[in-house]
Amino acid sequence: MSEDPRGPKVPRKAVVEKPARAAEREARALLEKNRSYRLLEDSEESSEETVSRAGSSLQKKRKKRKHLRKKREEEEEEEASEKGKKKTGGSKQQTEKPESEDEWERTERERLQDLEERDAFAERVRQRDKDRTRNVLERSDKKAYEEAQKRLKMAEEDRKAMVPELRKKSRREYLAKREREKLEDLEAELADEEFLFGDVELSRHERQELKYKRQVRDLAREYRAAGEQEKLEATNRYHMPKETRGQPARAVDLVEEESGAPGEEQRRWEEARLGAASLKFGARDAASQEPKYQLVLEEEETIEFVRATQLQGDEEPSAPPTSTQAQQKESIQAVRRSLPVFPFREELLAAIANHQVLIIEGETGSGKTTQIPQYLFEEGYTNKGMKIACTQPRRVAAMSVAARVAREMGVKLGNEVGYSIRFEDCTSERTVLRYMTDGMLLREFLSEPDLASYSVVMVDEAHERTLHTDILFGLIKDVARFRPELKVLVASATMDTARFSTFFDDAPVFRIPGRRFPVDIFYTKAPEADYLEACVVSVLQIHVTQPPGDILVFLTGQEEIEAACEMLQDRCRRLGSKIRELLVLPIYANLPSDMQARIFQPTPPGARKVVVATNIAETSLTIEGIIYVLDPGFCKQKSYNPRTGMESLTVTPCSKASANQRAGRAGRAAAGKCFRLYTAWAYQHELEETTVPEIQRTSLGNVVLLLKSLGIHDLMHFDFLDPPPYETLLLALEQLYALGALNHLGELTTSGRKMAELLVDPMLSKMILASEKYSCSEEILTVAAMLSVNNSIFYRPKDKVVHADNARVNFFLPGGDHLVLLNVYTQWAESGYSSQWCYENFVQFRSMRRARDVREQLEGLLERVEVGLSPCQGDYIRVRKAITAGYFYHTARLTRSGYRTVKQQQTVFIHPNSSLFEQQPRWLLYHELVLTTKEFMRQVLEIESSWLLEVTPHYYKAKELEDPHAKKMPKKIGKTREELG
DNA sequence: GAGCACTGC
Repeated sequence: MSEDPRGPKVPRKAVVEKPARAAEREARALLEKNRSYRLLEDSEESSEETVSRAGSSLQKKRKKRKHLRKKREEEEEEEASEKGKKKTGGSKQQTEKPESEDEWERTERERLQDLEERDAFAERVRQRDKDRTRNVLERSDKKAYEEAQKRLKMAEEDRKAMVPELRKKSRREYLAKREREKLEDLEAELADEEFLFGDVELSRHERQELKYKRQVRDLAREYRAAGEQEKLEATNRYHMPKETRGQPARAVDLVEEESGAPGEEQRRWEEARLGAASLKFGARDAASQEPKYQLVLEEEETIEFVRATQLQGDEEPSAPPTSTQAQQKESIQAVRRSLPVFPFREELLAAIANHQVLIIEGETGSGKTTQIPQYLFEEGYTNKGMKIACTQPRRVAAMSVAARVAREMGVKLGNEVGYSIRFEDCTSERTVLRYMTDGMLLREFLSEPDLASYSVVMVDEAHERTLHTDILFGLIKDVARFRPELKVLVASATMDTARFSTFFDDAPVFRIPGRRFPVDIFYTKAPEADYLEACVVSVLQIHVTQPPGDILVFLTGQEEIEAACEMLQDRCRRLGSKIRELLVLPIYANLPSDMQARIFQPTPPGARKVVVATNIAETSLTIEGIIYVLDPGFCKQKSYNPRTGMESLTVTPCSKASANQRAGRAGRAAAGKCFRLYTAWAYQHELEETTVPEIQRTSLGNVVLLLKSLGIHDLMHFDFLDPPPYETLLLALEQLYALGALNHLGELTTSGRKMAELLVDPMLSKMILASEKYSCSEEILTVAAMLSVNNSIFYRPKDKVVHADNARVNFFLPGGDHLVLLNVYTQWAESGYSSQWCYENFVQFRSMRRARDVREQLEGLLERVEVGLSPCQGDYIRVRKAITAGYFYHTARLTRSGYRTVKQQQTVFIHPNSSLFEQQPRWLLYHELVLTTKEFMRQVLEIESSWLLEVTPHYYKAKELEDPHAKKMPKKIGKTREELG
C-alpha cells in the first residue's frame, strides 16, 4: 500500500471511482494464490467433490487471468481507454472470435459491466440517502426525542416513586415466603429428627427441646388453619407491637398472639431455631461446617485510588427541592468541575491541538466520555457545521451518555447533542455532538468514506476491543493520513494503551486519574476443584463474617446461575435465622425483563443481596451497592474454527484484564473486596494478559463484505491492530465468491454491494436477494429476521418443560425449522403482536419484538437495494428455494453413516430441538453448525438436490448430486409429507 | 435427547 501514493485514500476513492490499481493487483495475485492452493488441496481429496468442481471451472479462467493480468499491468496508465476498448471489442468478438477467446472476453465484459452497475448502484444509494436524510431526521427527531424523554422520565420516576412501593411489595412477598419456608423447615427438621433419633436415648435437655419444637409447630399450624377459616378476621388478628412498628415486620410475630404470651413465645421460637441450627451445623454436621478453605489476603492491591474523589461529596451540593433553574444549572456546572478530568482541561485541549491522534487513558468515572466532547465543543471544534463523533460499544451507553451531556449543556436531546443507534436515530441537522455505537460509525463509512463532516472522532472504551472498534481503528488510521485536520481520540481504560499508541504511529498517551475506591483482592490458598460449591460456601462466609454490602458473583451461564441460586437458597433456608436474610438474585441476558429489574431494587434494611450474574455485569450493567465480588475466574467464550466453519461456545479461564474489570465492580460506591477462587500463582502464571480480541474469534463474512464495499481489496494487508487468522479471511473470501458477492478477480459485484447494504450475514442477505426471483420476499424477510435473533424464541422454563415442548411442537410445519419460525412469526403478527399470545405459547416476547424490529429495518433496506416486496401466497416451495439460494454452501446429505456435510464430508447431526429431529430427509440445509456435545446442525430445512442445480448452476454439477443409494432409500420423504401438509 | 456468554449493524 505504501508504494502507492494514493494508498491511504483507498476507502474514500474506491466507492465511487475505480479501485486503486496497486491494491487491486495485489488482491488479484493473492486470490490467484489462494485458488491454486485450494485446487491442490481439492485434487488430493476426492471427497471434496463440490469444491473441486468449483475449482476446476476456475481452472480454465485461471489461464486467461494470467493473460489478463499481464495485459492490465501494461496498460495501467490508460484505464479509461482500456475499458472502452474492452467493451466495444467484446461485443465484436462475440461473433467473430473462436469460442475460448470469446468466453474469456465475455467474462471480462460482464465483469466490467457489473462493476459499472455496482458503482451506479452505490451512487443511487448515496443520492437517495441524501434526499431522504432530511425527512428521516425530522421524523425521527421528534419521535426519538419524545421516546428519550419518556425513558428519562421513567428512570426518574423509578428512583423517586416506584422504589418505596417496590420495596414494600418485595418485602411483603418476602415475608410471606419466609413464613411458609420456616414452617416447612421446622416440619422437615422434626421429621428428620424423629426418623434419625427416634430410637436413640435422648438427654433431658434434648427431650425438652424436641417437645418445645413440636409445640411451636403445632401452634403455627393451628394459627394457619385459623387464619384460613376466618380470613376476614385474620387481617386484624394481630398487631405490631408499638416499639417495633416502623421496623420490618417479622414472620414469627404471628405466633405470639396465639400463645397469649406476647414476646415470650417469639423469643423462644427464635432460640429454638437458633438452637436447631447450631445443633445441626455445630455438632452433627461438624465436618461440613468447617470452612473449605481459608481466604488469605495476599496483597493489598488497590486499583487506582484517587483521594480527590472523596472530596466530591463536599463539592456536590445536594440540590434543594425548590431550587430554580439557574441554581440547578449551577450545580450541574459544579459537578462538571468536580470530575477528575476537569483540572486537565487546558492541558488536554493543548495536546489535542498539537497532535492528530491522542490516546486517552482513564478509568470509568473520570468523566472522559461526557466531558471531553463538551470541551471540544466549547473550544470551537464544531464550527462551520463540523461534527464530533463519540463511539460506544453498547446502545444503552450511547443513549444515556447523550442524555446526560444534553442535560449538562442545557439543550434538548436530539438538538445539539444526539445519539444514533440501530433502530433509533435521535439526531437532527443541528446535532454537532453525536454519540453513537461503534457499528453505526462503521456503517457511516459506506456513505461517507472520508468522514468529511466530522472534525473529531473519539473511539471510547477502546480496550474492550469489539469487532467494530477494531475495524474502525484500521479505517480511521487510514482516513487520518489523508485528512490531517481530523482529530482522532482513542479512549481506553488503563490497559493496552501502549499498543494503541504504537498502532497509531506512536501517538502520545494522555493519562487522566480515575475515581475509584480501593479494592482488596483475596486469593484462595489452594485451587478449588468444584468452583460452584466453593462459590456457595464463600458467599455464606462473606455473609456471615463481613460487614454489610451486597455481593456480586460471576458465573458462566444460565444453567450454572440457576444451580447456584438454588443451592444458596437451600442453604439459607436451612441456616434459618442463624444468619441474616440473604436475597439471591440471578441475572443473565436471557432472563425475562421483569426478573432482571429485580436486581436494581434496593436491598431491604438488615438484609444482604447476592447477585449471581454472567459477564453481563462485567461491562453492560452496573449494580448499586456492590461491595464484594466473588470471581471463580471463568467465562464462556465463543470461538470459531475456520477449517470447519464451526462455532463453539466453551468455558475458558478469563483473562487478567477481565478479572480486574470484575474486581473493579466492587469499588464503585465504597472500598470493596474481591475474592478470587483461584490462587495468586494461577493469576500470575495461568491467566492470559488480555482476552483474545473478538476479530480473531468470529467468522468474518460480513466484515470482508463491508471492507470490500469500502474499496479495500487487499484484506490480507489491511492494517488490523490484531489481524484475524489467515484461514478465517480465506474462508470468508471463498464463501463470498461462491455467493456471487465477489467476481473471479475478488472484486465486489453488484449483488455483493447490495448484500453489504443488508447488514445481515452474507448467506442471509443472499437469501433475501434471491427471494425476489422466487417472489416470496415477504416470507423470506420474516425468516431472516427470526434467524437473526439468537435461538431465544422458545421459552423453556424448567418446571414446565412438557408444556413448553408441546407448545413448540404445535408450530411445526412440514419442510423444516425455517418454516416453523415463519409460522411462529405469522401467528404472532395475527395476534396483533400480543405479549399475551407469547406467554400462552411459550414464546419469548422480547425476542419476537426484536425480530419485528429487524424485519421492519430489513423491509426498509429492501427498498434501498431495489428489491420488490412480494408474498409467496402459500407456496412454501418458493420460500425453501430462496433459502437454498443463500445456503447452498450449508448442505448435508444422509449417508449410511448418518448425515455428512456436502462440502467437507464432516459427520453432523440434527439438533434435538429441530422439527426434523425424528425424521431423516435425504437432503438438508442448515443455518448454522455448532459444536456442543456433538456437531449439531441448528435450524435445518429439507431440500431437494435438484434445487441446488436450479439455484446455483455454477456451484453444483448434476453428477455429484446423484445418490448412489437412491434406490435403496425410501422415496422422497419430503414430497409425501408435503402432500399431507 | 440437548443445554446459548455478551455485544452490534
